[in-house]
Amino acid sequence: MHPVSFVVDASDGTARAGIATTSRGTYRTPCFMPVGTRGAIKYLSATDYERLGIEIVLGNTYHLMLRPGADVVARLGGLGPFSGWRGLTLTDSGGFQVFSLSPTVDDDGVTFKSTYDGSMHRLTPEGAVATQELLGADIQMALDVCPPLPSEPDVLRLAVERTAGWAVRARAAHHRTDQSLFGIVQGGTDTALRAESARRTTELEFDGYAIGGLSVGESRDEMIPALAAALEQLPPDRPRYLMGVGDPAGLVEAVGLGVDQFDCVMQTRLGRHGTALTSAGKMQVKAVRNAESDEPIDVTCPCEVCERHSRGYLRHLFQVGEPTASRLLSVHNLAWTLHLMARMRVAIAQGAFGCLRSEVLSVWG
RNA sequence: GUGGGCGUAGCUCAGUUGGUUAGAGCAUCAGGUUGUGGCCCUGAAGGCCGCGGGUUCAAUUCCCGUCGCUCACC
Repeated sequence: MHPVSFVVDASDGTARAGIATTSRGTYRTPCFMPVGTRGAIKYLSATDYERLGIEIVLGNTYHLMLRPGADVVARLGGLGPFSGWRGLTLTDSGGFQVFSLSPTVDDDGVTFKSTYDGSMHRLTPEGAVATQELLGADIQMALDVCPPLPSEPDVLRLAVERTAGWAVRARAAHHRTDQSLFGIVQGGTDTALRAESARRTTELEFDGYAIGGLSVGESRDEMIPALAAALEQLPPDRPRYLMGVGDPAGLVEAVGLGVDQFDCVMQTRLGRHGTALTSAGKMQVKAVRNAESDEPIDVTCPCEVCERHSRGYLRHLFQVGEPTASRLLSVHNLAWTLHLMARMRVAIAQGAFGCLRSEVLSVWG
């Protein structure tokens, strides 16, 4: 019995909609998971998560093990209770920091220099599992090697080999039965390598499967075939998670290929710095043309920010550096994306996904 | 009133021993941002160098006048 059960309720071509059930609750797919790296979605509170209808939030092992420490989080009840969040949680393993922080990587693990105080820290596949068991999220991720793109073939091959070897060790080290463990597929933009990595990961019978190492420098035209090659090898009865992708075009393309869940920092990062996602594309809220606008950010958006606040007000807040500006636009961008996911679920159920996909790509493609 | 200092981009200021299209930071505007190091990167626009006159081949620069701001003294 897998800690995560997954039921596909509807499909439209290769796109699918369903419900994943963990020991503590469910999430509907296709699902967008906002990123709360250090135990908080930046500028938001747990009550905000609830109002937004968020079902699962991502936290980061690397950051939480350094501050406040996984043992502290464990003593305070685990990531969910620690952060006052009653919904579901997933912890990333630290594999992405292999990409973003360029630590020393060897066959046995990764050595990081802390970005907080310069101290040295070691993360192995077993250590990542143990740390994530302490953090206590509903889903934990196996430690992987995420190389940048483009990378030389030997670099991609080595990343796949290490990720595969670490997956075996993570699987063996994982003991908590109330917590799921997802394996991660690597392979860059090489379709054959992607397929191989997916097959080798699948053999280990993880609770779910992630596709990592994409949206790290390649174009969407390079990403799609690599993604498709991996997805073809994955079992249909397990959740499929495309890591780090959250641009609207990427979301609809990936859902169309059969991806079930996503995380992305884009929504909150863009929001913090003044860019809104709208049905007409990206909007620079700070632009002078918004100075005297009484319009909402997006007339089609049902969120509390669009219901209440004008572009002129939001622009003003950004102009004077009020933190509320970042908060409100983060709320909007998350609500807008969650609404898009909900529309995709409905469209799949109605057999109209192709129509929605075309509509989104006409703006965001 | 007398004497000194300062007037250069929206703001704060460099610069010029007189010599190509006068610079920076911030701000503005336009892009970028994808398992977050509380950001960062790229580009653009923007100047009668206070105003008037003089000297000079050439003045933002030197001289005279004038206006404004400022400090000190009376």
